[in-house]
Amino acid sequence: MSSFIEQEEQYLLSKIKECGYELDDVTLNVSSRPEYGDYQFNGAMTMAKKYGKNPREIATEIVECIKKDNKYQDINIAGPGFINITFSDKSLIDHVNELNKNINLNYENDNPKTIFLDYGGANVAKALHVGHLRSANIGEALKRLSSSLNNKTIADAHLGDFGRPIGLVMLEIKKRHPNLPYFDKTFTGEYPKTSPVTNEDLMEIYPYASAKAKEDEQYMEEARLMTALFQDGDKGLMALWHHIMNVSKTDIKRIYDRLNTTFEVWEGESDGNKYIPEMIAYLEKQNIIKESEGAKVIEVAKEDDDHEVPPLLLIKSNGSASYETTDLACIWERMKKWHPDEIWYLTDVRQALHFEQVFRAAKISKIVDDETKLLFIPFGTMNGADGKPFKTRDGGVMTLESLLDIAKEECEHKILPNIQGEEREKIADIVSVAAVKYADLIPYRLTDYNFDHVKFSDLQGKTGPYLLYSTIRMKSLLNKATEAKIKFSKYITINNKIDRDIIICLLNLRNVLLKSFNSKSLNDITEYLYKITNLYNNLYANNRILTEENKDIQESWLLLTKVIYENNLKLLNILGIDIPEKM
RNA sequence: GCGCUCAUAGCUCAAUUGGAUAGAGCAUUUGACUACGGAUCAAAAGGUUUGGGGUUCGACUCCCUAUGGGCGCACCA
Repeated sequence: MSSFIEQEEQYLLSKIKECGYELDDVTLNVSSRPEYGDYQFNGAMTMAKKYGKNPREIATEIVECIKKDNKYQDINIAGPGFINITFSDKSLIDHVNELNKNINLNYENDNPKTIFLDYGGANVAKALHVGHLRSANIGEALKRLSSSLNNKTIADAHLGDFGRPIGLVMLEIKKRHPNLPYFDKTFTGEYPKTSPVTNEDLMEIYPYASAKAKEDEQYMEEARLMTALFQDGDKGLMALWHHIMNVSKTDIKRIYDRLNTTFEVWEGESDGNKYIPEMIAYLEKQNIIKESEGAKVIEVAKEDDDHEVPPLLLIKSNGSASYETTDLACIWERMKKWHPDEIWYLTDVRQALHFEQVFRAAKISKIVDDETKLLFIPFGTMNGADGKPFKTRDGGVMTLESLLDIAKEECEHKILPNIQGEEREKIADIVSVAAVKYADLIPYRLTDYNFDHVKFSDLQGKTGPYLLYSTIRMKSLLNKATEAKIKFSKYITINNKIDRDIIICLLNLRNVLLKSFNSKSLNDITEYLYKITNLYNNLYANNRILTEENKDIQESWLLLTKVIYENNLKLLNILGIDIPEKM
């Protein structure tokens, strides 16, 4: 059983073939001119080009053929060859009843894939900052969308748990506590069970060490040595590393939890790094490694490139692995461990060239076979309300947590006054996360946008809180109806134009989901949620459902409310937005 | 220097497989209603889609060009 629109598209396709035309598929879109019909088909114009015929002529043939079936309330041709279809009320009513029976009707998928997603990238020993917001929101929503469409999904937090930052932190810990056993090469006893540093310590140590290394060459050199020692697997440093990891991971997880962001796998760069020797040996066999300026590289440029793609730096001239190599090794590991059909990377658009190099190297070396898709899914930058990079008042980097706190405070004083204490806290959390997430997902993925917590937290307008409020109100209405023992098990009659518009909008869900999935951007879904909620609020505001005397109309309205309510819950869930009982 | 990317209403954003009259929200102006959660609903006004050229039945969308933003160009991750 496929969705309503897909059935109609199949029907149309068969009719077009009956008329003697070849076509791969048919797409029906919501009409941009509702006065002509509910949905429109634009294919006659494209077919005209292919067959060298007048588009109106083709459209007429098709429409004449369809008219014989007497299926639609109306079908007509307008302009150069737009075919407009108006569905019969009966078919719309049937569809609402189908949806009521199975709210998942629009989520079917004949070709499920295993998709591995990388949208974490949190750095150990560093606080999550505003730059991590978008990858978390978009990545989580894409994962939920993919699995709603019955794909198998695996998300990896992909922690930045390797490289110089860790070396810097270790060096600074050593400077402050030189007597700790981790730094004593002669130490043979058991290392302490508890961490020598707290997360608060780490939050202060890394920025300090990082700044110091920039101006103090001596310090930087020590950090390099420390990094090398640690990456070579020094026993004491590994013990210290585990402490740092545990402390830091706990805190990172706490913030991700707050954002409803979940990972099936908590691996990191270090996990991929284990495979580097094995991978290098493989690459050497492939005979694709070249020497260049004392380093080892893989050429990834192609003859027909329209822009320059520099070689991938595999081994630095000092013998250590580069960032590219780590990512390549992670792909190596993921292919072996998870056998994904697709791997998706969500990062800031600035890393475009880096991933182009890595993906090319993965394909050239056959680490990834031809069938497996490597997808770079970049996103635009979030700036402050003034359009400039988002900073704290004193010019520092804003942490993700403080950003959430700002939004929470804004939302908190809009919650009903009779809700108090712990419950109020909890609801403020849910509402503010809804505000932040919804706002983050409204713009097209690649658009840079401005974060304005006052605007996003507003209860009026296209905001998360508006959607939550409206959806809670639907539930409240349904509860009242149930208490009053009013039944609503069937959709019976379309009462007015608003009801009809709502159903037409419901029909479009399948297209919206697929469009969003294909473009890897959630803006179609956020837009759709606002649209249908707003349409419903129109119905709500203009009618008294609970006191309606015509029982058929009342039951139809209540059932429609239920379908929209359930639909909204599902879509909000895909966006990673929770909904409270009240607010 | 080379390359990528963006420019749409006063503001923030849609329209991204080329489709009919470029849509929303906010702000502004006006209206509805003792109201099932008014924390609502509706209407009006607001546009030379940065400028210029091209491609075609049709261009915000594709191509060229100018201007102005953002970003990237191997041994940081």
